[in-house]
Amino acid sequence: MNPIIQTDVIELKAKLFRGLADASRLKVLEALCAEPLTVSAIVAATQLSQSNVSNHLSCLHDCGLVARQQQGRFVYYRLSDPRVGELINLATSLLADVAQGVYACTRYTGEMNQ
Amino acid sequence: MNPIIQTDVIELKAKLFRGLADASRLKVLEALCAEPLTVSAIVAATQLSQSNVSNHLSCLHDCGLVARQQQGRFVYYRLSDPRVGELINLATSLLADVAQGVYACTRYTGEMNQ
DNA sequence: TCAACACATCATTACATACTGATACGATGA
DNA sequence: TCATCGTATCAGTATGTAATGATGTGTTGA
Repeated sequence: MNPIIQTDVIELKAKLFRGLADASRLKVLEALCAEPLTVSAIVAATQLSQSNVSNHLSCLHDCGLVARQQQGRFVYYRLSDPRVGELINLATSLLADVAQGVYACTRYTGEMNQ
Repeated sequence: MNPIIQTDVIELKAKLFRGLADASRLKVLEALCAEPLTVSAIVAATQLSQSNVSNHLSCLHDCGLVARQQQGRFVYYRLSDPRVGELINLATSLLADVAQGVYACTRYTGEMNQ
């Protein structure tokens, strides 16, 4: 009755957040918040390269954050669960209050400190 | 009235999620969900090294996800906003349904594929 | 069957960042 | 003041992973 010990649950949760922790993937997900889109439509919406979008979509799909449905030569992607959008909205809300802090968080972006 | 263009908002959101996208930081944050803790208490709760915890706390603090309060030689940390906990809870809920997918997401962890 | 299209995958490069061990800093009590 | 404790910072290393350009795969229409 305990197939996953606490540490593994945390690893999974971290992996889930990592799916959201990239600007390109967020662009893809936010584009999908409105409606299902084909890969080329996502490319157009995000201004990212086709292979880049495909890579991110593969990751998001493997992570279960998006679902895919083939139609002819097109593949439609959509959010797999409304909670994906909710996570993004909650982050947007939180960001409004902590934006200054996030701006200042340069510890791991290496744009200062030495 | 538009100091941040859309791309920058997305970058900030990604950075916020990146604060949650690490198992060690999640351990720290989950420990803080219950109550404010000192650094050494967090070290005990998470089993991480002291310098490692300190580094993560600095990042979390810079990102505005935790708040700090010095008391004598101790520094108490706490979640800066209840929505931080909500994000984690929402992820936990989502994870329950997409766990299989997250398990399979090995694209960027390099444990298979060739 | 062939050409064009939509999408996926691969190898490579470049960079971000998690962790460690050593050390520095600041507060406290003797 | 000095030793100790709690915490922060640093340099170094190792690894993860985002982006690109080239190529592969599968579908459609002529």
